[in-house]
Amino acid sequence: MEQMSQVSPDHARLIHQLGSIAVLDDADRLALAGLPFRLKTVAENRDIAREGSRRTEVCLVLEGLVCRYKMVAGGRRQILSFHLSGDLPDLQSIHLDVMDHSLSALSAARVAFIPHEAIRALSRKRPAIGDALMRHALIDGSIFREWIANVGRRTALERIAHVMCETYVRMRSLNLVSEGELELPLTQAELGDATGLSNVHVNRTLQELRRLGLITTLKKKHTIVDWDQLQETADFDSAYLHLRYALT
Amino acid sequence: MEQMSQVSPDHARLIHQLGSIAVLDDADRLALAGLPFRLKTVAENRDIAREGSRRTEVCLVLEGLVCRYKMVAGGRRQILSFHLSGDLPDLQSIHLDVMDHSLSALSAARVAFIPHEAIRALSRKRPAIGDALMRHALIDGSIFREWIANVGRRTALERIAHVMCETYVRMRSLNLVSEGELELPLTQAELGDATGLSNVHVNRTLQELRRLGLITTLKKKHTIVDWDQLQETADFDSAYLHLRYALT
DNA sequence: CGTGTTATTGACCAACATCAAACTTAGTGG
DNA sequence: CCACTAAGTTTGATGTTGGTCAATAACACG
Repeated sequence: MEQMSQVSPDHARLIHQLGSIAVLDDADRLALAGLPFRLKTVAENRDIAREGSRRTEVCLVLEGLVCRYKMVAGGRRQILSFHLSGDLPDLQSIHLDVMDHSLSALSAARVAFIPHEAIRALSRKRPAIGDALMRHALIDGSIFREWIANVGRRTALERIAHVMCETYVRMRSLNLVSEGELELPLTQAELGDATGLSNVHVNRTLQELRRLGLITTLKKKHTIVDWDQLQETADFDSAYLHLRYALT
Repeated sequence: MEQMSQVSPDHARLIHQLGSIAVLDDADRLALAGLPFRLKTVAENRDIAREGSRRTEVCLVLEGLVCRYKMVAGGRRQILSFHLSGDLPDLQSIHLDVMDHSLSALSAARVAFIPHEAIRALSRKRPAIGDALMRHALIDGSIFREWIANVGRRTALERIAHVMCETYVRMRSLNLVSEGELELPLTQAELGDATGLSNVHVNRTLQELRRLGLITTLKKKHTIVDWDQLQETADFDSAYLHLRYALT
């Protein structure tokens, strides 16, 4: 398709993301490529949106790692989800007027803001895009369900292995990493906030994962040494990610 | 409105539920009243839908308490959500073809099955209903987020108090209970499955809630003695429920 | 009344948290 | 380029929450 060559790399990320979970035709892709983007770079550890605020735009992650989180009594933090290139981590704000969580950049990130109205109009004009966005939001929900089970009923070793499996599969499905690579620009404290563990215990659990020969670590870049065994240890089954093409 | 008098009580529950979270006009209500229902009664502890299955209908809860749950390695169970009269606990199945969790009746229940196609057609014909359903699904997601924080970062006392606060507010918003009443037809083991705790610890934590003068219990019927203090203890703020009319 | 489920209790244990210190790494400014 | 600093990681010691196991008590229901 000729016109596709004119699509900006930023728009291509959104198109690629939606393409990984729903069927789009060329006209859909072209329509997505016309969405208005307000670009912004966000420094590491900066909030993109705060709990309690009202949004008029949705955030599209272009580069970097973004998370949603909540604070609970006593200053403890819970990370609710990780978001990669192409994700729309506050898509729900189109229908839910007040943010029930915050959005933050875990690494330096580049994002685009898209007006709610532009998304609404596009969904009306091209139902396949409306469906794809709906599916994106529902998969989001499915991942939350898995996280409830993860923090509620799994051991520390399982929890951390599970987060690694999930993030790896999602990154692979978006072609963001090569095989066996898992770059998680997270401190161990942040990984603890995602898994409901203390930073100290995360440290010890990572050591255990290395000792078991499942991963190796160099800086914040992990390498998956034994993918089968890691999934086994994590009790991981990618079905809940509802990807169009399951990975091996 | 005259025609409303002809609405079946079962349809009225759905209308009431959606009305509690979105704005519907009389035409919307009338359209909802025409949805085809396949009624079914479900015995306590029976599954309504299983993880891995494919659905062609969505389930509408009419009476009783229904939950979603997942099993994790080692036979441990995690309850993901509770569903009350008017809820659509597998609405996502319209867009996600394989169930990523199971659906089960915690008490004897009455449910209706509505064909996906009927929902789709109605959403197309009446966008306000499509929006209301979308909002229902997104609030579902918001509640999951709160549960992640609940099991991830709260103490046993907070967790159980929180589940009580949430369920109480939701029941009140649907007019299912009178003030201060909280009927939870759950065994303590099931409450543990929802909060990530053991049955034994749930027992001790409930005793603690009583000792603190926050609740009293008679059979499975709890009475909230000190609502302010219970919310405080639970770190509860109902904003995440995104109700149209916040309760005091 | 008997039987199976649920609630309660006690004793003990394991996983994970907390605290504090040492060590490593990555920036930063001179 | 190096010294200084702040942030992150690692380790050890110790504490606490909540789990496990097992026995008993209370209920629910036919």
